[in-house]
Amino acid sequence: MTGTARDTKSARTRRRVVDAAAHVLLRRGYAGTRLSDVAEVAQVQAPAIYYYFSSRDELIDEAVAVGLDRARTLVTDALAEAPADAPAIDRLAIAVAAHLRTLLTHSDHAAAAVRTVPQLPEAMRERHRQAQRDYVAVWRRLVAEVRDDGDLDPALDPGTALMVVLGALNWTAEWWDPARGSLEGVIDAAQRLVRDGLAAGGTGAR
Amino acid sequence: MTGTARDTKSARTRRRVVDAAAHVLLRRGYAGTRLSDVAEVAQVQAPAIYYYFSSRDELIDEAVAVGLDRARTLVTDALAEAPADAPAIDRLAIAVAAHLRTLLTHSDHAAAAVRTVPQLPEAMRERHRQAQRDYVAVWRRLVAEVRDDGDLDPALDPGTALMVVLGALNWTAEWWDPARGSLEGVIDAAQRLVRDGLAAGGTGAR
DNA sequence: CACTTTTTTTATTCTCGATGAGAAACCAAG
DNA sequence: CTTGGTTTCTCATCGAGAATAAAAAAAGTG
Repeated sequence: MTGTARDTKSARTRRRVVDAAAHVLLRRGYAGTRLSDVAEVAQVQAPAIYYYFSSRDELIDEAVAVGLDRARTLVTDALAEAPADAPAIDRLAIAVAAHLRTLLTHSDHAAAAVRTVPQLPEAMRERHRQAQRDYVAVWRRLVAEVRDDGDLDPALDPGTALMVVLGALNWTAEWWDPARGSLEGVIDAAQRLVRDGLAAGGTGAR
Repeated sequence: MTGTARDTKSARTRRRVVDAAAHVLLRRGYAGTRLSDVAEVAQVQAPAIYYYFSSRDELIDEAVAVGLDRARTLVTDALAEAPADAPAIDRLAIAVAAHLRTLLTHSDHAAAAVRTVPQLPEAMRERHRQAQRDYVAVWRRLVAEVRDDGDLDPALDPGTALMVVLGALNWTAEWWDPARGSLEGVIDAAQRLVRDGLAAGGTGAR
């Protein structure tokens, strides 16, 4: 049927449509995503979308799924390239960089997914809960390792701290402007904040 | 005319409408905010809104403006109550707590403003840019004072670090669930991350 | 009871998702 | 290079629901 969709053909159109959906989703939010806008970005007539998707929700659903998957994959890949015996805190810094790079330059999908999930109608959010959990699980594991290395302030609740950190990362999509500051600058600041913020640190005794 | 609106009267209805708008805005986003829903929450018939506002956008505009103003005011007030000679880093922690409290429990308006601004149509966002800057300015000043106290890691760009921190705070609105964790817990984690994250710290030398 | 302020009822207009009837593009033989 | 078939997409338009306008009814005030 639709199946594995070997690339060629105009199943590339399909991808254009999904990409466009992510693009609009990222800027307008769930309710603000109009098919007419998606069509315009995808260079397609609006009803053409219905050749590939049977409803607006189905399209958005797929865009989000792709985004969540991509976010997880890119971070996981970056971690896989790091020496496995590196200190957990360094691996966490690598994840921070990968997440930011993905969000800010690599993928509208990932950014759209991350930022839009909270606005989705309950039924749809439910459908992505597992993917979300999978992604967060990667981070959770990292934080747990940091703790086992003794590099996590014992006064911090790991779960809460993680969410606060992920928030800092996710929100960058709202304000970062490639024209006004380098991506590396943001990554550097985020890494420092995370490293020192999580650490029991010199101030630990305090 | 409308003017200063001495309280009493049923210009309290007006406030109910704005409150309702913030309530809906927070949960549904800009495009998802329907006047019928606002009306329902405000206990009013939908067209009644037009007695006070000449369009949907004007209503939303005001709700956002109130929210931005409230966010700034509540943080400023909290700072005003702190001893003026307290170390800047402590004053920053106070601001963190105030911001989180406002966002998460005190004000639908503030939360709606913070979460919705990015989705607003450009023209409207433009109109609030100044208010946003005013709010950020309060934080900028705080961070500058922290730096002057020598409590800011010199390797951190103050502007970038500030945005990363504000992101962490703002994103809490997306995930924090009163049922699943205490507000104090979030505040505590955020304060620790900010204190240690910004500090040159023992780890500064690396 | 006149007169203004506020709110509801009723009607109009607009936007947007969706659909169905085909046109264009590609393709496989004849 | 036709012919017929399949895939891919466009045009025209419908219909629901939402924003707004207009008119009428309540409520409030002197």
